[in-house]
Amino acid sequence: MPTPERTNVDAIVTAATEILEHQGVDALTMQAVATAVGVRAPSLYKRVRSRNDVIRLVMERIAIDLGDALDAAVDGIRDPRDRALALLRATRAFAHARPDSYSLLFARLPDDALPEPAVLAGTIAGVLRVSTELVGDEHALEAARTLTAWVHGFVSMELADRFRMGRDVDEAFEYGSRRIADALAMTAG
Amino acid sequence: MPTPERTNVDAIVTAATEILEHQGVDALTMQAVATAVGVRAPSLYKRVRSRNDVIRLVMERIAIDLGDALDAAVDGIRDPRDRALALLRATRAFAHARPDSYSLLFARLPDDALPEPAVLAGTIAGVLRVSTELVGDEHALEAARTLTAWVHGFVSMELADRFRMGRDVDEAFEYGSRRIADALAMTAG
DNA sequence: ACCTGAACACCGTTCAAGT
DNA sequence: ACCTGAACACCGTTCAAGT
Repeated sequence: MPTPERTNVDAIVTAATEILEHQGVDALTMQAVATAVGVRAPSLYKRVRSRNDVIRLVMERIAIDLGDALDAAVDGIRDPRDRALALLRATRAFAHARPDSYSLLFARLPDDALPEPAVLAGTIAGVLRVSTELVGDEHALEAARTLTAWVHGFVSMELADRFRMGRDVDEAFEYGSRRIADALAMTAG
Repeated sequence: MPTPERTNVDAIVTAATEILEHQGVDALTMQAVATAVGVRAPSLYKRVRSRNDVIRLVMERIAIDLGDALDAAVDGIRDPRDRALALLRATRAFAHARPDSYSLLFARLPDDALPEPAVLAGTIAGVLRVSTELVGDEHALEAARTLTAWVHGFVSMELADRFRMGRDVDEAFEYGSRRIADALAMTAG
């Protein structure tokens, strides 16, 4: 006689995301997830292939959340330079609010822990759009990469607390962001 | 009667660095290091406090290597803008040559796995020097952070293979690097 | 059809016992 | 003084056995 399902993939991903954000990626074990959803660890393998599979599903959810945050950040702003700055600030705000999630999004992981490329493409669609407005079609991709690399580099150094930042970190971020946005905007003409 | 020492900290760090670079950070286990230096895992604890301690020592060695590579890269170049570009390219070359070492240098790690701040300060001393030449004293720190964040962001996205880069990655790097160096140089006047 | 305990092959780390 | 086997508390994962 079939026993009723006591959990499902959605509950697993939700529990895993919460563990990641409250206790860090090392605490994201199959046993911790199992306990959170009310089963034993082996039962999880009826829903997911492996721990890397859980990480993949969590990453996809985070990527969508970041994409939504970026879209919301530029909504209502007209000037392309201001829209670019809004993207940069929103990325940094997301990283501060959910540091472990943000870090996972850019961590070096085995292939079977990586999301569908389409999901990640959706996340940066907005960045590519704003980059096109800023520098035109020809160099839109390079500009998008410049913006993304800059903000990711800054934020990841902040999160890792490496090369200790002084006190005026916000100012350093604005300084670099404005300079980069200006440099890109100038190439449009 | 005292038994002779069969290993030492230096051999441990060398073995650990080689495992890191050939097999990745997950393969850097106490057992693997112990086997490589010819003892059993528990013996390592006579030389190091913990696995995090091994990681800290490995990171310090990597940080010094990167600092040396950066110093060598600007040697003989006069123009501050060219010196800045040389630093950026040398950082990227180091990351390509030793991807697992480079990634470790910027990974989020527990405090007891982090090097002495002085070691990391030494690594970026050259960047700060070039930044001062480029933008003057007042904004040298912000400029150094801009350069460092840009190159680290670009390289870490390359290494993580996230947001798949197209084929002209080299061109995108040069595009962004030149634009950023120019933008910084302009603020000097 | 789903869930579980037991098991396997690993981890990092501690410690009493050996030399 | 150093090294080791054994042990402890964990991992991820598999699988036969239960319902």
